Amino acid sequence: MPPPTRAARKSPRSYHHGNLRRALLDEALATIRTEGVEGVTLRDIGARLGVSRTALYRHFADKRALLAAVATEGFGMLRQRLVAAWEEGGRGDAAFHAMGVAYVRFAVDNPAHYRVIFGGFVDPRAKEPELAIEAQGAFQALVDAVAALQRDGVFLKDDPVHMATYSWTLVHGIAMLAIDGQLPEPIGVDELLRYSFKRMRTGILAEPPGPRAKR
Amino acid sequence: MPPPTRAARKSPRSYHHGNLRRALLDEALATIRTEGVEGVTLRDIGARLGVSRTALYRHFADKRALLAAVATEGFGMLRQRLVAAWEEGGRGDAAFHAMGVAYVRFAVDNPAHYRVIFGGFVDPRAKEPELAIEAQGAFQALVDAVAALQRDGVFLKDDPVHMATYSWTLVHGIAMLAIDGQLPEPIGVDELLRYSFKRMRTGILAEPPGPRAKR
DNA sequence: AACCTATGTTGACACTGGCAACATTGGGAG
DNA sequence: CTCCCAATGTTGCCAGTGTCAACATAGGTT
Repeated sequence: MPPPTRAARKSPRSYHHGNLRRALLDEALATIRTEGVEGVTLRDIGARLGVSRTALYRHFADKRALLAAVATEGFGMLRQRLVAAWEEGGRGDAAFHAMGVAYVRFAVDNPAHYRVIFGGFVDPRAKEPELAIEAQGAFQALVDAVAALQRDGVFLKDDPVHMATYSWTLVHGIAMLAIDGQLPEPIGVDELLRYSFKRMRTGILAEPPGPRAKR
Repeated sequence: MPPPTRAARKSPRSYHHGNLRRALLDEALATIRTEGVEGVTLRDIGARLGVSRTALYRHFADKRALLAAVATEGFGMLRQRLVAAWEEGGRGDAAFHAMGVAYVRFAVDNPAHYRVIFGGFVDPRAKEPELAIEAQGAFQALVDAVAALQRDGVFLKDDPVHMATYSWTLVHGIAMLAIDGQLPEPIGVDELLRYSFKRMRTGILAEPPGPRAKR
């Protein structure tokens, strides 16, 4: 029995691989991490696994489907980290901030992977149901946190989906601009995150509206 | 003299084109609009202009440089629309909202072009000085608006660059998720924009902080 | 033991970006 | 006015890519 670690590479004598789909996903992700998306080549990935260039087609419809699967796994990792940050952070106000930090950190630590997820390589509206499900799961983690904070009277009792979407777009924007290197020179990611959360909480207006009305 | 419109396509008898660089940019952008970035092919673009496949290399170092130039022009258009929204909107609170709407509308109306700008096809930190300049220009439009509103006592007197960056990330996030089709089902872009601006102004906390203190 | 389906391989094709060598200009120096 | 040269456009060619069709092999089921 081969050791459980390093089980990805095919043992030289066996014709069948055993778990090629898994190995392909891992190898694709590794390549994405080191070379970027455009470095992903079906031939290279096959070669690295000791397998022919078209073996992949027994497990994925085409290259796009492989990338879609990588993106799907990315959403899973993201959800995992968000939930961990929320729970380990104590499910309170600070934990919400921790979720934001965890989100941006995931993107900044895995820029190419993040780009596969959100770079338009795959369309959740298209026939990729698993991707849509995983995306929904990650988003739900955020909605749950917002709803909890609303219940506890920390956040105002808005529609939680709207509020979660609002904060999602914020961290997503920060992550994207950071990855692209489009943030204004002197501002770092951590600093921007701190500032943004402060402003998100209390707003940007000079005069807070008087007795809190409907609007 | 050929009519000024439709002057892009080369007149069949002339060996030299006259303004091939301009025509290449226009044709590339048109292709990006209709087919997406991955539909951009040097051969096709050349053919459509009645020019050979490698003529482009006299005007751009390679394909990436062409896309970078397209991105640079995109930043220019963006700045133009932001400034227009700000000025036509009356340079006040409402005009700031109009800028946000204009920003997202540009992205949603030209998703592929927007993706060329922000999809990591080009790195402003790399040796693309014109791109960095145009990007800076578009961002400056936002900073100016924020600074003006701070001067007028509408926004609190923070560092304008931080505040501008904050709002930039917000609209950028909305635009990106909208383009990707990642917004939660029932929420439309316009609705999300309205909601987000409301929250950005007054914050998401249930209890506004008492007498406005340092923090 | 026979076989059938899932899995992996080989050969071929059209298409891509890019280089090197060549062709054709038009405008400026004499 | 002439000559020539730098700028611009072209052709031939190459390695590399994703994908399909036809073939090969193996492992489990009957």
